Amino acid sequence: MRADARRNRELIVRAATQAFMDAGQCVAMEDIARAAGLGVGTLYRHFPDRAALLALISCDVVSRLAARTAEAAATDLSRWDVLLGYVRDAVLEPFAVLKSVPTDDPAVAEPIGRLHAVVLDVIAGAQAEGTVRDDIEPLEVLELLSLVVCRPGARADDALALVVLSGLRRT
Amino acid sequence: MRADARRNRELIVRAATQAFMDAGQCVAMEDIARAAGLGVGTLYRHFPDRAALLALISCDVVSRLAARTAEAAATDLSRWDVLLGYVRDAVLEPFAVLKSVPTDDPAVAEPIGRLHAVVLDVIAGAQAEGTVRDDIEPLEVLELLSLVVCRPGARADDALALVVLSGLRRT
Amino acid sequence: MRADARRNRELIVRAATQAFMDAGQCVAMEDIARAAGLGVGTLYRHFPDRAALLALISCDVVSRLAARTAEAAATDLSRWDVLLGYVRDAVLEPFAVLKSVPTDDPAVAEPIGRLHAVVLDVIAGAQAEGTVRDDIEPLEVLELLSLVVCRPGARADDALALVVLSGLRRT
Amino acid sequence: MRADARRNRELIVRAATQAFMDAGQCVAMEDIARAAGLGVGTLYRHFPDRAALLALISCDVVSRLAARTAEAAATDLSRWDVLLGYVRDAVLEPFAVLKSVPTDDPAVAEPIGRLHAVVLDVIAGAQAEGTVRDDIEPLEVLELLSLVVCRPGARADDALALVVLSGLRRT
DNA sequence: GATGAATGAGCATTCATTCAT
DNA sequence: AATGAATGAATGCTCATTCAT
Repeated sequence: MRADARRNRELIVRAATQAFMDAGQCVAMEDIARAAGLGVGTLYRHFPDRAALLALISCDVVSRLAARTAEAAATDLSRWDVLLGYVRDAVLEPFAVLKSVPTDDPAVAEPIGRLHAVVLDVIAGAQAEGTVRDDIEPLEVLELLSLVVCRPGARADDALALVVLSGLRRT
Repeated sequence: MRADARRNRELIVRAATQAFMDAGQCVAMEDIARAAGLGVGTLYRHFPDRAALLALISCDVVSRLAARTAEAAATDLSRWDVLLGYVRDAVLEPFAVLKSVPTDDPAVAEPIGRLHAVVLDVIAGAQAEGTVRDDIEPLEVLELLSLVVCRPGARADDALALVVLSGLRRT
Repeated sequence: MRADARRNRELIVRAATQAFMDAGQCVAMEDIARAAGLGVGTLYRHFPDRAALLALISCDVVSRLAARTAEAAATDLSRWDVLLGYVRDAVLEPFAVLKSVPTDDPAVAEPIGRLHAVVLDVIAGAQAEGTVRDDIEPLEVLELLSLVVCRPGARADDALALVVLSGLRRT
Repeated sequence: MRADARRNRELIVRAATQAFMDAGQCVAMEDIARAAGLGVGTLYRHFPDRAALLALISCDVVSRLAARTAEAAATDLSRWDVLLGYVRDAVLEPFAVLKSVPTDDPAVAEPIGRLHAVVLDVIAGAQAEGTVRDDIEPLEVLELLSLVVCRPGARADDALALVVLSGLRRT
């Protein structure tokens, strides 16, 4: 791929991510193109249609996070610390796009499945080591963390995150 | 208003609420009408345009909840119990519509402001009576409860709600 | 169907037939709508897309002709005269549309099959009664007549038709 | 012109001819380029635009045929045999492209005029020598032969051609 | 000279809204 | 008052053509 094409693709992804978060699934493709400083044609050369664009972005976000979490999970850190790391990483991602994501597209479902698997494993480990309450299912913990992490404007150390984490912690 | 007109209005509101929750802000007006078993013309007779429909629904949801919460707040129940009641009432409302709501419309902002005022007051009271942690701002508590309460499929006694509430409780 | 809707549908079919013949499969839908004196939206209310419009028109043309030919075939006219009648009828139809027709659409293939069946039968009958040369296959006769009949500007008694018919006649 | 440029030009003409016959005037330029195994840029270096490409192809086809027919007409063969030769040559050409040709382009009209002149002359000669019926105009004979010759899949000795030729022959 | 990326005008289609029935 | 047909502006997407690599 030519250098300029790669750069444009990157511009599109960035602009689209922002646009989907700001304006939801309905943003006009032309608005995305304009925000990227490119013509619609260029957008469509890179992504055959809106669904493909959304899918790529979602995969990107989720895969990045899955990789980072898997990496942390491979260390000998306490599972609790790995979980904190997950929250810290997740909050940095434009996670809000996922609200409008077509999870029935297998190309999207796969990395999501991967991420969930890793995180659930970490949660179970934390329950085993005694740092996370074990009176709730790992899946419910995951859901709760998802809420925390997908808020627009979330930070890993804001009061809301702290309350939830302290609510999860085994006392 | 004739009886059948009132009934139709009700059908529209119900169908629209569902549709907005299922398919987001982009649902076609015609889809809403069809779901209500009516023609588009009828829909437009009741609501001048899409914004009016969305606004009405949002106001409905929020006002109902604000009224109920204000009522509970007027009793001598502990503020903690009033807060629990708020959560219980809120999860019953189709709160997810609010995601796609135009909060810049004053007709919508007003009841939302009213609801927030009541709930913030209850939270502050709970902190004063010593049942809610006072190391976080009432506004942050409100935000957290909103997350819990707006999830699609939320229940007041599911694990997720319990964790959050236990995280809020002063120990 | 409302009276005006029926009238509009008719206007569309007429305009589209003409447009497809004049400008081929590529005519802009908007041009068709304008030619019919209607908005594009109306066109799309009646036909979900360009293919549906083309299909309907083709079916119309072919079915009309198939019916007329079948009717003539049911009389005790000589098969030769039935064949002449077919040419006379066919030449009146806007047959040129068929050039750009999606024959893989079963809804279109069916009436075409029906027409072919009738005409082939008439041809075989004419060969049996000794009025059409039997040193060529009925299918080839059909093809030849199709060429004659689909010319833009064809008439049943122009020199071209006469030559072909005299070439077919058993001497 | 460099050898590879000449080769590419040839590839384009071949691919375009095929493409126009298969898919009509609407084929995308990019499809033609791909079919030729080249980039669009290369196509446009050889032909300034779609019209130029179509025109060139048409001229090619027609000129080739006009030359060959003129050559045969210059011999002392009977005019009937020259006419047969014309049919034999014509069916070998990708004549179907002509359906989508812009005959208002003088560069295209010229060779067509030339071809017609030659063929009309041969036809008139055949009528004079008594081998072609003279109860029809030469122009009508030409039209009829064009139909025969432009069919996709035409052969000079298929039943259809034979019928028409026998219909033309003076008995 | 070849390539394929970029561009934007153009066409297909949808949908909010109006209006005749 | 209800209906659904009509409208055309808005949006998705394509494709002829240009141009940087």
